[in-house]
Amino acid sequence: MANVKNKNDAITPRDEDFAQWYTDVCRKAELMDYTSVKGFITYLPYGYAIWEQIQKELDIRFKEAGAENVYLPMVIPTSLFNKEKEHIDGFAPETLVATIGGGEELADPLIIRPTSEVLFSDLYKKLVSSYRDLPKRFNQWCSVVRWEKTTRPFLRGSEFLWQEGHCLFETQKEAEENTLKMLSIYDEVGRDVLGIPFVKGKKTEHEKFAGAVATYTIEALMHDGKALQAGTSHYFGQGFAEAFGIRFLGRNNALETPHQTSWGVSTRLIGAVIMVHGDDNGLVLPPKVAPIQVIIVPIRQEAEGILPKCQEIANCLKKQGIRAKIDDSDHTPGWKFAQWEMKGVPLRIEIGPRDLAEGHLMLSKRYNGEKLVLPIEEAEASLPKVLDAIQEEMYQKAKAHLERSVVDVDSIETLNAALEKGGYARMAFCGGEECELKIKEITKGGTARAIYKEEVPEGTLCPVCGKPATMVVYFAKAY
RNA sequence: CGGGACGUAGCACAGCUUGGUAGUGCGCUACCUUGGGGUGGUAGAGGUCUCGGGUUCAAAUCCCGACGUUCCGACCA
Repeated sequence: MANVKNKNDAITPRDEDFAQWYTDVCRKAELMDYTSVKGFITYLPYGYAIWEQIQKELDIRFKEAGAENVYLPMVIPTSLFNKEKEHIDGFAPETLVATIGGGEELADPLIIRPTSEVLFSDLYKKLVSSYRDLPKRFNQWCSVVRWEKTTRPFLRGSEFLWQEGHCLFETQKEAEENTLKMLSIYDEVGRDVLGIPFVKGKKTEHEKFAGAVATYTIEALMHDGKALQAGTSHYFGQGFAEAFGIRFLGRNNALETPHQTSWGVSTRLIGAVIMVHGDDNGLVLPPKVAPIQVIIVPIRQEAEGILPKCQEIANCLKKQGIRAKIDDSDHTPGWKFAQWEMKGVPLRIEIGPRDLAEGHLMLSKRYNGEKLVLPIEEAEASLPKVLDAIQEEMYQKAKAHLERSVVDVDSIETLNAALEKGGYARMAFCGGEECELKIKEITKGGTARAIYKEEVPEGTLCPVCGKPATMVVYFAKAY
């Protein structure tokens, strides 16, 4: 494997080569491994465990919002897929298609789902016939396949794990509310679980989802100043419903067409966590997503009373629902420190003979290296609070980084200079696709990430075409 | 899809120019030693040199092709 260093070598410094640093962390924190098919990765236990935490936190909130989990097939007949024109045009170039089954060529080749709008539409057509059947709020945890040309672990894969929620409503108002509600859940999970602040807003015409009326997004800021689309929520209007013939008898006994939404986040969130919080010593996980929240490292573990004390502390943490682990392997303490730092465990406890004699524990916070001395009798009450504090501090740190990066600009030159530096630049423009493309060309990759607001001061002109500006948009270079 | 780099033990690499018995470091196994920031030592196990063709008495090494990884760009909700 080219460019992947020995597990015991230091990883590439983050500010020296961010892309290489990212790859090093993915490999050395044992989150994933490559496989023999391009763009398809193995999610190793530690990486998958992070995904399970994310799933758990999202799933609870989805269900509170009325969603029910379902599972639909992973293949879509080509004939069905072709029903919504904009949608096919968006996805056709990146589909993987099965053409042979049981040795026989298939009359209607099967598309491995790149997303399941058409399957859900086809299902809803069967399930919905009255306003009494609405709303429908289905969610599916699955993987999807998109034949990507450039792939990177977690950020863009040929196959990735995600959830896709697909809802159907009687009215436009309900559907639009649902679109924003799900976006707010993503935002909340970012804040409370991932420790990631987002720039939120509607996508421009050019950036919105194939087949959507409106797409809303949460955009994170990576440490290197590039943006990452972390989740989207779409309002589809009645487009899919019309294309697939979903209709219901309304309250007034007239046939009506429902309004549809969809929303999704993927294992890309793992990539976001790595790139927002990670540092030169490896991964840094916020407590809420960490598979191991507290690692207990015994010092001179063969000495009398050390391991029993570790066990006692671990049990007391587990009782409180904290994911704690004792590393009683026969590596040296120094090795263990480096190892668990690489894996991003948010809090380390050291217990040695000296500590026992003096009645305290040594704590070390992963995200800033801060060391604390804690009297043993306070451990039970204090440790959960320390974890909560770490969660909050990590969010605040990332939020400060995001807020510092946002600048307001009003010309191509100032936009270019801002994007060159990294971060988000807010600029008023006309909202036209042509101007957006020009901006991308001039700034070498700057794209409209999200609309900040759809009103501008009287007389503001688009810096590209000179026509009246209609919106203020967050621009950034993105992954 | 275009350009660059790379593919040899679990991992990182040397060997290739000038073809001739498969090497180093880390990791792994056993034992000793050490232990509050990747201890030190001794002995071991581990390889169809990515794959497919070709040249040759002989290919990790030379030639052609495929695949994969990686970086940059284009493309991408």
